[in-house]
Amino acid sequence: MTDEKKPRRRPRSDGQRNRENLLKVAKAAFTAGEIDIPLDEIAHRAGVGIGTLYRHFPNRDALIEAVYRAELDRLADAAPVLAAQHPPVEALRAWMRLFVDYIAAKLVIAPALNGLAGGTGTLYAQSGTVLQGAIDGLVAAAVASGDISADIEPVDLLRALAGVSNYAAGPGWETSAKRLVDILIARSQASAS
Amino acid sequence: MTDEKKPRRRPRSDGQRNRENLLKVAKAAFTAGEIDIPLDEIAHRAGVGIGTLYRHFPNRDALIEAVYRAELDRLADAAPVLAAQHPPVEALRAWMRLFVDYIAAKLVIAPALNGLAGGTGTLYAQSGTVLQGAIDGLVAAAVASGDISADIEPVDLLRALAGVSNYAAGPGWETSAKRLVDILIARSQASAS
DNA sequence: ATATATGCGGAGGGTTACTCCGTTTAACAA
DNA sequence: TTGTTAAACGGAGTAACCCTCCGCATATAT
Repeated sequence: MTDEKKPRRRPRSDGQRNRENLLKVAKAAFTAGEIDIPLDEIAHRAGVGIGTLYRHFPNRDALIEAVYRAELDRLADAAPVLAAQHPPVEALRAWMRLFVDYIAAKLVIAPALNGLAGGTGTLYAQSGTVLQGAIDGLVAAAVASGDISADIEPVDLLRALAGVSNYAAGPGWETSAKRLVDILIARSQASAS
Repeated sequence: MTDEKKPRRRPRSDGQRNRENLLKVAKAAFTAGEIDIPLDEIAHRAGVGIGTLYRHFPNRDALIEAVYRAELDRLADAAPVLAAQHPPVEALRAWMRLFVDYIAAKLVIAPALNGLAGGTGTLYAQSGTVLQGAIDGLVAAAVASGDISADIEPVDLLRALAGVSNYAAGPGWETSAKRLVDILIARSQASAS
């Protein structure tokens, strides 16, 4: 039953171009706060028909998710780079702050997420995986170096951060978020002594 | 220019009854996960016409917000009660856990919030105020009693909690959330010594 | 050059949010 | 009680939107 589809042909170049274009337009729109933008409009701005949009992304949520995932991947990719440039604890702190910065720059994440209606479960599950991989590595390194203790789940850090970012309404939210980073890390260091 | 509207008449009883009925039905639906339920259906279940729904709540978001606000008020009201029943730090811990429980019981909050599309700003701003009042009192009492230090902003606690709850996807989220409560409080106590 | 799988466009069906206005009814005065 | 009136009601109608379907176009491979 392991029938692997051997695609006979190379994917068509125009298809990929259109797909990327749609993602770019959608990201721009979401970032600009136009979360309720009609899909027809996105298709139009990307210079394609509505049918094309729907072939690439079967529904609205799929499009949002795709944009979101692309950003997440960029964020996850930064982890190994930081790990190579800084000592463990500092790499961890830097990455968490980067996370905050991403949202500060309105890079899609939070607003788009709020737009998702129902089945967020799947989305979170997947995206959680990729981000968790990133932070797990950073935390593991910091624990190995003896700088922080292992009694805090890396996921907790993520969750807290993600949450703070969602409530990015108040004026001092950014300061608040970074302070939270310090608090959580400080706590881990304290109990490592 | 301070023309106070002196309402000539007492508000009509059927109006208030219908309004409360709509809220009740909407809350039940949202809690049951029917976030995308058509407004016509809500009106029907409440035994009123669609026009009536729209007079009480000018649009979908207004209805969601109203349900949400009602729950928040209940949560805020619990703070003084807890403060009277427990010593300061325990009251604080208890209230934060209650917060988590509310979401665990799917009491509207998180799912409905995710459904809100655009201008969440105003909503958060207002709701932040009422919850902030609640937690401020609890923290102030704990600081006054010398049990925790004042170097942590009460708002941070709220933000972190709210965030964790939004990511209520993974299996152990509830444990995770309550662990976060302990971590935050422990950290505050440590620096109070 | 030919064949064909892959991708494209956009009209159209079905659903939903919201408006408008003629009708009903609760509150108050006589 | 009865009459008056402002407040509230109901639901048909409108506009906008999501998504499907299918005949046409084009990139890839031979």
